[in-house]
Amino acid sequence: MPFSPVRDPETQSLLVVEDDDALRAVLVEALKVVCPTVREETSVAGALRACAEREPDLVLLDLGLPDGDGSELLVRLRAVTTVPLIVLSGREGEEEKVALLDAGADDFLTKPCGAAELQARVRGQLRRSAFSASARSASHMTIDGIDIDLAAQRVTREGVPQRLTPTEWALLRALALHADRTLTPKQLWDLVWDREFGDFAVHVRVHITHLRRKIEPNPAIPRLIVTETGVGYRLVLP
Amino acid sequence: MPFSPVRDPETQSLLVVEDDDALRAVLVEALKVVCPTVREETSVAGALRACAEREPDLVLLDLGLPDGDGSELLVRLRAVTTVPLIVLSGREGEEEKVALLDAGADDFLTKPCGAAELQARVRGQLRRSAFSASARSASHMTIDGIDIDLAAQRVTREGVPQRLTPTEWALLRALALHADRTLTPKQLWDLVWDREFGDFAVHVRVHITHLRRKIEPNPAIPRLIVTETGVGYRLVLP
DNA sequence: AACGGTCTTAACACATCGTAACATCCGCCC
DNA sequence: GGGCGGATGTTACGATGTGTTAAGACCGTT
Repeated sequence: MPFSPVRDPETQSLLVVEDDDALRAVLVEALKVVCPTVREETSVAGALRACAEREPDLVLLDLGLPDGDGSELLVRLRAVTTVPLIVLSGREGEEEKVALLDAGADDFLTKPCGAAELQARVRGQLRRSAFSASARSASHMTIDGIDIDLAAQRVTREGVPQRLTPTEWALLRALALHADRTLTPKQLWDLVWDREFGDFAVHVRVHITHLRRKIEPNPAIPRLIVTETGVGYRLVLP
Repeated sequence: MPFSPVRDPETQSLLVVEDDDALRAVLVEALKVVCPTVREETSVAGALRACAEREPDLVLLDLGLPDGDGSELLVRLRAVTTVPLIVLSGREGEEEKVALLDAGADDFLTKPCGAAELQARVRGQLRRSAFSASARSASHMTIDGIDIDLAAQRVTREGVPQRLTPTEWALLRALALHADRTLTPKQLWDLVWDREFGDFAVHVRVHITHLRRKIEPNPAIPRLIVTETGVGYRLVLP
């Protein structure tokens, strides 16, 4: 079954996609500490097959595989699943980072990476994913005085109900369902608006302002919706 | 036979129409959680044949099939059956969405779709379809203090009988028989009025107002007949 | 013919959104 | 240090969609 949001660590499984045997062995060893069952694939085709067979709870993906561009796998994976996805790659600039985020990556690791950092990142993603899942089902979260009920479409600041327009609501929902993850303006545009073209940078900025005015304790100093300069926006987790 | 309202989950069957093998496998796996028997087709022709053979309880249809336009299948299916129909497609604009609704789609999913959302939508449609079926036979439903008796043409709000004009009644009936489904002004116009031409947008708006004034506990904050901005109106299910 | 009820249509009120314009902040280069 | 340019924040206005009200048209009944 491809989906079961909050799993017992015992039944969780991770998927490592890496063609270099030695490196893959190291990664798998490190990850077994976080989650006992780690599956391995060495190609784009294999990775897709493995995901179709049984969806893992997290994918660690090396860019630069033999049988295809890694970023292509990224896009194809994102077509069928919303599983947390950590990209492992060589050097990355800011623009590369944004491009990967836009393509659907959840986090990055640059080689060489210590086992401790790898484990921390994986745990972070699993925690985040569990939060999103519980947010979907419980449909209720409280962050810093702001109470968000996704199902009832209700938001209260310090107990005071706030009226959100449909667009504002969609924006908040997108941020909340990916809490603690930085979403680029392009991603927010795709999640909130249906249109293909338009100046998404402007739209997102304007509506972020509106949203902040309604839900931030002090809109001038955003604490809930922070901006990651050069990348995008993020809803902080307590 | 085009109608089989409420089936035991054991005897229900779903139909997936999708040509991409990998994606279809994922969809089928996800749907087996909701309903054990899932049939698969990869073409327009196959889908029509499968429906003629034995009508499924729900169809999940991908637009963009090899042997024909997906929206054409939509129209041809709707010519022979009222089965709940979920459309799977890429990103769609609001006007595309309205067009698909007008053509007979019941719901949408945009790729990528998480399995959880897919399952929720499918369950929602099955629930809805069961509700409509029972409403037809029992001809009696109670939603949020409003009691609607379709056969007797009687409506009471908080126990107080309400007088509805013929048009208002036809409008309420149309909404109730498609409870929880968003109907576009065009669809409501077709269901309620016989005329071919006219400014249906205005007519529907005015009569929705009248109807709300009579059956909503607080007409200013509609809870029964909600408007889906840019799309249409929907009678909510508790 | 008068009346009451219903529907149509127009007109206005209001919310939301897109867009442009301007303001502010910050790092970079001279 | 000062100026420059890009990125981000803010505000305001017009267009569009939706909600509401009221006046006249239409129709059947008495």
